[in-house]
Amino acid sequence: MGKERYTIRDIATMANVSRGTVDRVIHNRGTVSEEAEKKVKEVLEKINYEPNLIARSLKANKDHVIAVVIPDYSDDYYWRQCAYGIRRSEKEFRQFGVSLQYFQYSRTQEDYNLAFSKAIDLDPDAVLIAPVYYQDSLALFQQLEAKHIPYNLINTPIEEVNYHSFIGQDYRKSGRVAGQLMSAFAQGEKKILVIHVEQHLENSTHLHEKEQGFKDYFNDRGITQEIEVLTFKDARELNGLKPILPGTAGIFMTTSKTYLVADHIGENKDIKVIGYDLIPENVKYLREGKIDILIHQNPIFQGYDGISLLTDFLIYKKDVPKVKLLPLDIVIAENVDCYL
Amino acid sequence: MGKERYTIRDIATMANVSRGTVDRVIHNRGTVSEEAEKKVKEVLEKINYEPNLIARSLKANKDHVIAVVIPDYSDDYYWRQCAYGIRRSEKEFRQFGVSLQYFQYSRTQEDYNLAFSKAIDLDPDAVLIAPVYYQDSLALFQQLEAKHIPYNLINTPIEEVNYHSFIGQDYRKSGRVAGQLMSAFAQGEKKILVIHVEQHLENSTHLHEKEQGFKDYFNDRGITQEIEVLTFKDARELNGLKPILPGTAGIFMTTSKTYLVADHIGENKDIKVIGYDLIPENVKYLREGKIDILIHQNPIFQGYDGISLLTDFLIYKKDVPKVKLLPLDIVIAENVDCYL
DNA sequence: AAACAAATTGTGCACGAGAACAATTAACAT
DNA sequence: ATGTTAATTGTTCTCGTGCACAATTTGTTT
Repeated sequence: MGKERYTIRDIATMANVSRGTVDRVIHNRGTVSEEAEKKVKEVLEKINYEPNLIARSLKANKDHVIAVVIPDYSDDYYWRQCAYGIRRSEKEFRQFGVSLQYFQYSRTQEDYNLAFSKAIDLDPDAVLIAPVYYQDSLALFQQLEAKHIPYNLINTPIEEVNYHSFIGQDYRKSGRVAGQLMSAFAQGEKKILVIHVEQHLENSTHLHEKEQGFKDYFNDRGITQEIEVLTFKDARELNGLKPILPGTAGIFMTTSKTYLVADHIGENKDIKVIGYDLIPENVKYLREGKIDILIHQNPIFQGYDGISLLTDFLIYKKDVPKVKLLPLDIVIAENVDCYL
Repeated sequence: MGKERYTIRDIATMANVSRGTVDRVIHNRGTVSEEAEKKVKEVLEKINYEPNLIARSLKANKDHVIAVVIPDYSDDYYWRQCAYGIRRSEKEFRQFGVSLQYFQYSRTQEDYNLAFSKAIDLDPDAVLIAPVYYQDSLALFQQLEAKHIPYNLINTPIEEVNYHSFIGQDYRKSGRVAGQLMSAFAQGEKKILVIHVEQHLENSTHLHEKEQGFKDYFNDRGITQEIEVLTFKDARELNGLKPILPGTAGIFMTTSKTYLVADHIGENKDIKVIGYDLIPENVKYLREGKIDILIHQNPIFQGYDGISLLTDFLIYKKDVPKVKLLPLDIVIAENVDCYL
């Protein structure tokens, strides 16, 4: 097995042609006689040539601009973590000439479209975007494709568009994970609550996915435990929870607001609480035993991978996976340190 | 904020000196007049120069040889997985001129010392080693240090030597994780078994660590559930398990041989089984519900990180963490796919 | 001031890929 | 045979760093 590393020059010598010809064969550009092409290809076949990516990227020596289109994260832990991962990879790849331009949007659709449009106007080398309202922004994705700008999606996959990579979670699966944990933890006759806390539930497909996955697990196993689904718009509404609690074995919170529920349960540790995300409040309660399990979606990795899959492609032309699903980590008090 | 990327040439122009002088100041080699040094340093300060790592590594263009000293993995799943991670990073970094030389040792101390010595004789650029019998091989580590060869430890940390990075798990912590899971799953009056399956228990500190962590959790929480520790040398001896099973709420297996216990329990799903490692037999039983939880130590990452932390240092002179603890992933049937 | 050593500074090349450009050969018409 | 174009092949330069070596300036001695 060819352990050595061959250069274009080596190949030229072996095939008895010039470096230029080898280059032309490899990239099949320009004109090469059949004879020369055959000789070069034979050599290439034999030695299993792998180009020196370092030399290649030095020569290319392009500064790559990546536009990042994500929600405003000033009051959102999840996206702040994600942004942290993005910044970390920015720092890592800056030395390779990669720079980022951020376009943040707040909760309205106009704002989202505006941020997206601005990003496209910048004519970046690539785009990392957390899409929402995607039905209405398909035209914008088409603009990207017309310009041949590769783009990665994070958080929400859109099968209708031709993205470069998707990095995110399988929400339904995460609901199933919660389901299995809950059914093992909170067996018995008592009921189980599924609680959504979200202003605009209609825009939150992923919460429904989680709920569905959770129920799926119970159905698949033929477990007939009663599951009650509640929806609250904000923290205050949760006061209405108290009368419902008696007779409850466990609560599955579909958002990172898990700590709110723990607040309302108080000292009743018989009710098992399973929720999402390692935000400081949740971690505190996890350590105190008020929350039993958190499912960790690793937003940092999401941001980090979102950028690094793009740069690997931009800089080194590496092949990268089309879909990268982040693991659904199960976090309890004793292993929470591993994930912080 | 200096967004642009400056080159040595740029700096030379700005400081009104030659490229050579800038180079000498940056690497403080050679002789530079105070005046020139001051000018260059001022410019450096102002622009926050970051060298182009790609150009640097192209110039260096050294082939880095890393010696890998690990146990023979022909009949060991854990080390085979680890080797897989090593090979994966080998593949990734081959294009950067990194090649590996393997030195495998079987179970005797002589063999270990021999493999280690051969690795040193090779005069590699770095070493990745899974140390055992380390008290007796301190001299060999000193040889490495005398030759200024950086080395990474995997699996077993040795505080007495000056390693470059350690990549591994916190065994005691993993025992605590198992403890918390068990105490939540298998509450009640019944006893809990801790089972070691290992030929040479005396050499397996990490198994004791796991056991200790497990017990620690119960002690810390003031849980007085009976914990019985059993040790078996091999699969056959496990036949002796049957009479002990009645009255057992859960079993904590400290090794990857978890599937053996599941075999002996049969259809009794009341006994919760917690064990280690995603070996095929275990995964199969996890899916079937015969094993409840597996703690995943991610040997692939261990191998991968072991190499990639070294290469990041060798190729790019990056700063890398001294200790990298792998997460203690909790794996159940529903999320096992994430980790395969 | 000339001669010489020491200190300092400037220049050229290599690393490997890639692309522009120059040089050579082949093919054909006049 | 000569000119002309097209087809093919060879050469050179660039990217930024790092190091070797050449060139220059400075300081010291006779």
